[in-house]
Amino acid sequence: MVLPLLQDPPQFSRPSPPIQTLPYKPPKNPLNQQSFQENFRIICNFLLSLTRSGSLLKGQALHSHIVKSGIQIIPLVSHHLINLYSKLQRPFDSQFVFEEAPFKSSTTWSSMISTFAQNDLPILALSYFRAMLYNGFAPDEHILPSAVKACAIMSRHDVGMSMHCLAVKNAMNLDVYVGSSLVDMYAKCAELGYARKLFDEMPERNIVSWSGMIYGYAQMGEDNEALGLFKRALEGGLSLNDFTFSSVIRVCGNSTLLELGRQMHSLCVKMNCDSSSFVGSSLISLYSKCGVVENACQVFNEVVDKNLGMWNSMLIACAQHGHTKKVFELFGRMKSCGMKPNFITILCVLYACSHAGLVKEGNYYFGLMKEYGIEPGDQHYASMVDLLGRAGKLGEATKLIKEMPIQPTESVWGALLTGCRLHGNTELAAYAADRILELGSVSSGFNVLLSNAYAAVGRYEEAAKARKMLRDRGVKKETGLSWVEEGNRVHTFAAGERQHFKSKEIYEKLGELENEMELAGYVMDTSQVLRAVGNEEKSEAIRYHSERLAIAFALITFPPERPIRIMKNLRVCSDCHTAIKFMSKCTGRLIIVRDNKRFHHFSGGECSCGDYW
DNA sequence: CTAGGGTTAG
Repeated sequence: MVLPLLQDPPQFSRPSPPIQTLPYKPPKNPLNQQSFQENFRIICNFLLSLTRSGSLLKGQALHSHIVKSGIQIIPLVSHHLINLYSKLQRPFDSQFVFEEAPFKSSTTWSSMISTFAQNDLPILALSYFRAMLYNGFAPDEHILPSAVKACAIMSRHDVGMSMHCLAVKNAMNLDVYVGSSLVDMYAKCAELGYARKLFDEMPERNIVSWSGMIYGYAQMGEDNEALGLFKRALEGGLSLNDFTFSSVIRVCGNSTLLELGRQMHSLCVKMNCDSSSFVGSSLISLYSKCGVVENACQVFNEVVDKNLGMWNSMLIACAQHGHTKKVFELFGRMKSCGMKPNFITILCVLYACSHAGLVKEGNYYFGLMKEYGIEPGDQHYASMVDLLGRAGKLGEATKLIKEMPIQPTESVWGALLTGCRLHGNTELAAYAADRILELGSVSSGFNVLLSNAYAAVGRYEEAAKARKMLRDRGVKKETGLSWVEEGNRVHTFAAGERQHFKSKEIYEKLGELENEMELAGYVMDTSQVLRAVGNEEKSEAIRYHSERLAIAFALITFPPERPIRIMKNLRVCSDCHTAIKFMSKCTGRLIIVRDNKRFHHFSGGECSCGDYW
């Protein structure tokens, strides 16, 4: 059978980096072929222990010792050497061992293919897989999962499917390892239908199969399916592990289900999964997204073995909640812990700078990327342009875009456009809009921005065109919604609605509160209401914005000391922002509002964003 | 003696 691989028949001429020569101490009893044959089990066990402890130097020493003794390596030993280098993330050293091995068993092939798959070299993994077939080795249930994994890395479900065929032909599709790897591959390639079909047909399923399926649903935003499967796995008495929890906690975070998330956290503790930094990262993100940054910090402090994901999620949490100083402090601590930032780390820091208007710091961290060998991507540029644009430095922002070594994307020009709108530079806004149009396709979020930009400079025809694009695509303006979790459910509100069973009390409470606020000095600002309506209507529209309804609901239902956490899908309008400040002052409550970009902590008449948002 | 899952941004 011919596999649709991405490369021609494998070439073994890829240069292997030489094994580092170490100070070679001849052993007291020189190793010869006979003693090697007799003692290979001891050697294997020794290699295994070196692999477990990650001792690169000792492993290399033994390797070069064997090489220098001129002994023919037997497959089992080469297999262990390949594994040693694989675990130490030196796949080309593994390849060297493989190529030098005079005898290759299917185990040797297997470890080589899995080495490439584990070290993110999917094309090499598949080339070797094919070479193995050419060399007359039948694929077995140990090798196939690695080959499938390589397909998953490349997001090639077509290639993966040919592996699936191979499994069926060779009667391996019922094997739980093969099945799980295929489920995972289909899930990663967004082919949930295939994944689920296979999953349902598997005669034997273990936690890996379940986790893969749950991960797939979580990835596609099918939260209910993911949670349902998790529940079934839990009820089925499977021993859930940190892999499962990291996916399912992510689901809670994405839907801001704080109470359910807390229950998941408890389960993690119960099942001893709470020390994993993968679970920790999802927990931090969950608590942060739900507005409980204190709990996020707690998780961060409790997990001892912090990986990069942990640091990044903590940085994001602090940035989202406006703890800018803490972001810089954490970044410094990362360095002293020997943790190397990646592109996400930098994005987090830039995000923090942008939300606090810290241009100098932003420039510093942007420059730092070079030092860490991180190539600035379009998102980094977009972030910088956003920072400069918001701070009113439109000239510098434009200069940065002009000097970009890569093609500026829609998000880069969009950031400039936002800055122009904030600072009333209509000319530059129209220029940026032209550049976005030049890129060809405009994503739906940008049409309104473009239309407004053209209208502002009097180019009405283009403004209308931009709006028409939106209509043609059938995109409706997103309805502003606010929601709040109470008891076992989420209460959602739209502006001016009266569907909620406590509507009467909510509107009464708002009226009452408004009087108190006015006494404290609140004056309604209707200038931001765009629709051409009378003043009376304007104040009606603003008075019952969804976040106000949600807050009023919380005020009449929550116990007095409980912080009020509101989620909103759109930006908070400036009048509501002012109003909520007064609300926090008049009621003495802590009110936390998450809009589509960030968090606002209102307390005692002040907001954590410092009115820069 | 060998094999299959994950986190973090927007």
